[in-house]
Amino acid sequence: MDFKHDLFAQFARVGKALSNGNRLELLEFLAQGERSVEQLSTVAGLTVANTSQHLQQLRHAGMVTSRKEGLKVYYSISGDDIITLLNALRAVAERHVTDVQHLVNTYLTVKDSLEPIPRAELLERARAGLVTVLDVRPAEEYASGHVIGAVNVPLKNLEKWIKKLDKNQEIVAYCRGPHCVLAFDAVARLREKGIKARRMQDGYPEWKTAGLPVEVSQSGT
Amino acid sequence: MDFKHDLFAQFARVGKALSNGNRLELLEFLAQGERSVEQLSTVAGLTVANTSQHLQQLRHAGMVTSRKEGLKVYYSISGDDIITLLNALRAVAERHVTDVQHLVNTYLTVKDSLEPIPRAELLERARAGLVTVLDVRPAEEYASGHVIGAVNVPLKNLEKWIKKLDKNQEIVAYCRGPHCVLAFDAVARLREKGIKARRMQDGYPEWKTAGLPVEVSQSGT
DNA sequence: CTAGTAATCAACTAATCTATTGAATAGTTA
DNA sequence: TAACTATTCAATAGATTAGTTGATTACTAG
Repeated sequence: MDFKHDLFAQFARVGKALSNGNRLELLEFLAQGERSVEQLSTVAGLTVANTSQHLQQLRHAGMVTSRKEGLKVYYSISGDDIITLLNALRAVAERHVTDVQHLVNTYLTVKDSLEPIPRAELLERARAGLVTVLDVRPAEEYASGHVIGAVNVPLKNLEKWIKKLDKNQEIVAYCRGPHCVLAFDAVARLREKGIKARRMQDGYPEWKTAGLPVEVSQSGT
Repeated sequence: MDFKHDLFAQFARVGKALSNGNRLELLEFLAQGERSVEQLSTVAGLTVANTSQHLQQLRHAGMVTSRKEGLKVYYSISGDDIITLLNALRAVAERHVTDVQHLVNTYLTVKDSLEPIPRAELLERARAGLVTVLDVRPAEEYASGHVIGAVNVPLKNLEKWIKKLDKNQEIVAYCRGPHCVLAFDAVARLREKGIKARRMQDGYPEWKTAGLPVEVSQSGT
């Protein structure tokens, strides 16, 4: 039964693509949308050459596609099934790898008070004008796609923004995904100032994948 | 942002567990239920020591648990989320790794005529007595759990069984999972004899995970 | 045509992973 | 207690992988 052996070896190619932390980080970032090699290298903190090599491995595993435009090469996730796979991986890691639980609990602070608000609920409440949706990712990421009606305030501009905010307005913050720390940070800071703030469940990629309404624009801070 | 780095490194531990074909094979087999190290080693065609080591890696990644009973150690999948993860991995590999498509097409023959029958549909038709459900896995695997009402005929007994079969009875065969070749084989042979036969969608682990009715018994061929 | 930029390639070292071997451990049976 | 079995452990050689460096390619702009 050599067929069986070959088949599992092929499945393992996809597994191998997931076996490196840097590649997972690149994938998570790509899950938000198309990115150039340079962008990816700075976010992940890798050299350009190294990033390029990782991206090629991901491409060979069929997980990303690339497109050349002028000097730049843009990579993107090759399908929604990749996001499903990443979520399944995350779920397993969270449930079973005790170190992950430890990390999440240690760094992401006061867990219970930061319970995320489900996507469906948020959409309703935002439509009713009950909450302001806050996108704390950098401006470029916001521009390339965000939750409908969301306001973009990158973390470094948060303090300034808080000042001119109606203290009674409830805020729901989101960023790149369930483990992106930006939204946690923002919520913590807003709460310090006495503002009612919560995190959105997961992040932009999941919102988009769930088929909920998004916008693409250039509007900044 | 060292937290981010650590977190992805932890996720990669799960990815690493999936990065080897032999481990994936062990997992697929474990998805059917509890197995001893020896059983696993023979199915995967590995030495006992090597199997033991792979299993320990899977345990460190939190994907399997073990239980000692007398001389034997029994391993099992640590949760349904592992099956979800395996399915997501398979889906990605099938969709994006062209070699997998090639292998499946080459070995699993006459693709279109072997379209699988969905689980829900099968359950209905089996209940109505319209089809006979055929479990072509070895007797021990059948004994440790099978689709309700299924008849166990290991592949080697198939020819004998065909002889005493009503040619008008429709057969639906299943085995270990979507890529288990046993069911393909059985369907091909049944069709040769002019019997209406199809494969069930996926295999026993998926049936069980879907919450559909199962039986545990000793009844054999 | 030249200079400059984004990405890839090629070569290399250090680190990690795989499978094998033989010994050690834990539990059973006589 | 001694012999036996199932599993694990420890050491090892060979293969694979990760990241660095410097050169090369493909393209743009002057």
